[in-house]
Amino acid sequence: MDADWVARFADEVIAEAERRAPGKPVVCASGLSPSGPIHLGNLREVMTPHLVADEIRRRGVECVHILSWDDFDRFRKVPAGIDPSWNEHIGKPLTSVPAPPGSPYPNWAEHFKAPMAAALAEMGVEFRGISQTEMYTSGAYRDQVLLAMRERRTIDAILGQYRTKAKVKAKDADEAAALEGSGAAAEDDGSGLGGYYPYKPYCSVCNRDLTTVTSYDDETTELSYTCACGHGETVILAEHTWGKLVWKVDWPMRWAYEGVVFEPSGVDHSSPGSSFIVGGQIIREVFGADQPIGPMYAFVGISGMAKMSSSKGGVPTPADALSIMEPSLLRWLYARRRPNQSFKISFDQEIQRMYDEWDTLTRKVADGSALPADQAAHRRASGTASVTLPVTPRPLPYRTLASVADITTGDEKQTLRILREFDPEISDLDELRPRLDRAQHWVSTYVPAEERTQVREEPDTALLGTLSETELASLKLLSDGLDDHWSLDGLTTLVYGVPKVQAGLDLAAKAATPELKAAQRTFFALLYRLLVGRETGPRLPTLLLAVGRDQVRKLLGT
RNA sequence: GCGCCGCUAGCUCAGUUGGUUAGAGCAGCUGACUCUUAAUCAGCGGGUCCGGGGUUCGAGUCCCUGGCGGCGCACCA
Repeated sequence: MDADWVARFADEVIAEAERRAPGKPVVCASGLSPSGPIHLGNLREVMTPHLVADEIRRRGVECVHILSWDDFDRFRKVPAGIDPSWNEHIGKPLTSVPAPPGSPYPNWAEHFKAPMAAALAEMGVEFRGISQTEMYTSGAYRDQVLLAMRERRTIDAILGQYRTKAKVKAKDADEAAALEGSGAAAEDDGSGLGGYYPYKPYCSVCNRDLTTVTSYDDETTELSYTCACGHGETVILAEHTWGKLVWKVDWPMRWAYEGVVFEPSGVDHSSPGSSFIVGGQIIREVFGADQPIGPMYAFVGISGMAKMSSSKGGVPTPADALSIMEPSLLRWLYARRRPNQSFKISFDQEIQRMYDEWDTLTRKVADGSALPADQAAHRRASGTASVTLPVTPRPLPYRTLASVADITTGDEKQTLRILREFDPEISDLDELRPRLDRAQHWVSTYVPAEERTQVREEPDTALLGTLSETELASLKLLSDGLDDHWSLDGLTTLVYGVPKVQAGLDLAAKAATPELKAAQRTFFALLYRLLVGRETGPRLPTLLLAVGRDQVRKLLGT
């Protein structure tokens, strides 16, 4: 058996599931709030249980991966870039808020769920989506809601154990008040004036959650509330479906309801008083069930798009990552690191190294020389128990594709011609997709303009004017040789040969004295300056092929 | 202050229930190669496992303690 972290969790989860509910499918869970773009950090919330669930399935054990969409949460704030008129929707369920302008989706939640769901599908992540809006409004949680209300004092006591701030406040009231300013703090603080109620109704008039429960009767389930909008009413909770349990109760309720055995959470839940810690106590003492196995996962960082993300007004999403790398590679990034380990997803040059590593690993897996843990990660990245992810038939190195894309700026004919020089057996660019498309997109979208290769339109006459006789002669030699050496290999010989000829050697002479090397380097720099206006650039043979004979001659002034 | 996590090769990390000589990738070095760019191929070197105690026949692994680093910490979600 593989002993990577996924396999170890699978062992543990299977054993625990068998203990809790023998013979029933194992339940792994994720939860996402579609309150805004769902980013690559959130993807870990899904990938971690997905990988474990997949391993469980690979072992022939039935397993479901549920994904709770927290779309019944309140709309909390209007993100930058959205019309301020959306302010009026603050406090409404996310499914009751209109989608951002121009969106084809019916509401705010759907607008952000859709791209995430599409990305997950592309990555081969199978899950059963559960809309919390549907669950609450259909009354599916009725018994649990009534139970929580009946146990409100227990819940309040549990929450009270963690309300450290209140204690501090009581002890050092003066100091705290001074720090906090006017004391708005104690308002909703635990067993205050009206008592504690774990259920919060959305107002039936204004649809917002600015409500306060004022009384509740366990016998009749009559619940009275008032709303900041002025409305107030009494409802029968046993029939009421327009409200939800507060988060810290909602979560353990769902663990119990679905029988969740594995659900990780972000490191922000590791503090005392966090919902995971409190939830563990609530599920035991109120719902009479066990807390899931729940590793804390560390944050996913990104590199190389600080500029991009600020200008786009957001953090990169799985869809963004999939636009520059194939699904397997993205899966690999999440599979190869233990959840408690943070890692970065690169939108900068790093991605080339990442791809090289992946290709090397793929080769090693093929010839059997990969380490067991690396093999496991590769297998988890390449597909699932039921799906094999598409691969690029002819996987040329990403850096090669990127470099060619840089020069050709997407021109298919040129791209094919140049890449054939690398691999003559290429008959069609489709053999290089989808990797080629991802590399092209990376170059055009994430490589900063100043790092792009810009082939000059017109010759640098100023520079040409300052050249020595020898330099001009070298350009002439190159120019004259183009026709006879118009291939990758031929041009390689030619560009290295020109300085040889000038040193009195044969064009194809085997020689590598330090002097000659220096001359070659100088010659290359001159060519780069004339062709792309910089000291360096893509390999010259590649560049010359891409630029074309006529343009080369034009830029060299020959 | 409280809590969680981490500290293993120059860098990024593997090292299931304690068990032979602590392993990979990248970087580095050497060599080969039509010989620039983070090219390709072959080979090599490289570690006080953060410090200090303890348990044990045996500790990178378990316990205690100190240090450094990251993150979180009213309420709400």
